[in-house]
Amino acid sequence: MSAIRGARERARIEVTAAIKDEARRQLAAEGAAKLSLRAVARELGMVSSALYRYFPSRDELLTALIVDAYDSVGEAAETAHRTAAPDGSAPAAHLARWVAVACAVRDWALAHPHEYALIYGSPVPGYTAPQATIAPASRVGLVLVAVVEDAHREAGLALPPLTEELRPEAERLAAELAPGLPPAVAVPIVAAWAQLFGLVSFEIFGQFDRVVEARAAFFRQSVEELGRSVGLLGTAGPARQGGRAWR
Amino acid sequence: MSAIRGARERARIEVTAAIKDEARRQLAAEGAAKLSLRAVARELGMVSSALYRYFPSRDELLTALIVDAYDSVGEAAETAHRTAAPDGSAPAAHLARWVAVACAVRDWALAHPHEYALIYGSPVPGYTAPQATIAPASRVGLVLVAVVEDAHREAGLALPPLTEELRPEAERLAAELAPGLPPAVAVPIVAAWAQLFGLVSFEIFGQFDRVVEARAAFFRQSVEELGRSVGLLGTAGPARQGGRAWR
DNA sequence: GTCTATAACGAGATAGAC
DNA sequence: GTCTATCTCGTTATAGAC
Repeated sequence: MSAIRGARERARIEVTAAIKDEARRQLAAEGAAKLSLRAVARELGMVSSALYRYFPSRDELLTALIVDAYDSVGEAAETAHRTAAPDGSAPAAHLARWVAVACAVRDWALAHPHEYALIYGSPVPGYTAPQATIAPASRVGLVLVAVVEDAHREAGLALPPLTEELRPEAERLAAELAPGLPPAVAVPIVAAWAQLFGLVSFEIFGQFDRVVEARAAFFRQSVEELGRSVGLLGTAGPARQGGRAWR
Repeated sequence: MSAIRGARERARIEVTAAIKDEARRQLAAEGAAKLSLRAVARELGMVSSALYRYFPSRDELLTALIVDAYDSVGEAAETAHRTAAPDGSAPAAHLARWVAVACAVRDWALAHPHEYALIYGSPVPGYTAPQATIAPASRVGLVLVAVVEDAHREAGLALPPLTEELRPEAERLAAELAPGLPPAVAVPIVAAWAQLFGLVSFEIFGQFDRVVEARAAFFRQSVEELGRSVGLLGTAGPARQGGRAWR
């Protein structure tokens, strides 16, 4: 009996995966707005009503794809964080980890442009993201925070100035997402998070066509500077004339 | 006779504008992927084939909307550039202009979120932008370059270091889009351009929901820092402890 | 010449009866 | 699950009004 249920569950998992794979293929071809349960079913040789046993609505299928995409890029970032500069606590090691995480995000985006567009592009009309997407959506940001936290603990940070105007926001942000960090870096971290995806989006969405050519080097250099903007110290790249001083 | 032609042309302009207005309404409701010539015609009380007198295809209508959007945000940026700190040549005036241009872009995006998504969000599936969109698409970037050029001439720049790896790219970029500027700032300017839209996109596309609350102040502070990353000097905001030194 | 209306095509989605 | 009748879509050809 339990073997039967095991087989059933295995089949269910397989079919669910096949549905999501086909949906991802349609995402690439037609875009999220035109994702259609019927077309997915047709392509799989199923009948549309059968899909509703796996996903109760088109929006639920969309949500599953979105959560998968966030988890996928989040895992890429986490792996890069774990792998890069495995046992260095010098300032340069932390900056190298920051750059490695950013490059992992970019590499994932280049490898999965349509899933990237699904989560970081225009919202899908008529779809509102449920609570279930919030946690996966914050994974990359949490990795960035972790890099800065480690650096703060092991190598120190160059604290950016904090204006009085933003102090309440900075203290709230720091308390919520990085209790171990000084409030002064909270705003720059969130800004760097958005700016990192600005760089990736412009490349993925074609704004760099006919503008930037040496894209990998351009990205690497830009995110290294971004790392310095959150207070990371050190020189990860080749031959810099010096660090940046804020105070 | 010329009066007749004048009347005809006026009518043509009016109908063209009505078509684009209705198309923009549908953009907001259904998204660019589902923009339908027939629905536009129906809503206007016309027959679909009549639209082809004004736009030879659905893609041409999309192109017109895209060009309009780029021109609209570009004009907002240019106006802010012309208006902000009208006769100051001190470092702070240039930084103030930079911030004003960025805020104008953000304000435009908040006022026209769907047009923003059309040009800076996910590409429309099956649509490839023609050459005609290139010039309007670069207007905002050219304003940012102009701000830095003025600052370079009138107040000087804090030149960021230029790695050997990126020197060819920087020299090519500088030659193409800012012949008056030192190559060292070319890469940071392009990066700041992308990062500026990263900040705006995250706000418009909802990534800041439940994260950033004081959004105007957050944006202002972040783009001021972005201005410093391209070498602008001075302190535009209130009470900063000091400038940033690169060398 | 400029415009609109009618009709049609092939492709695809959709709803409902069976 | 299947089939069918009825929608929508972009696009074109054609005919007629101004």
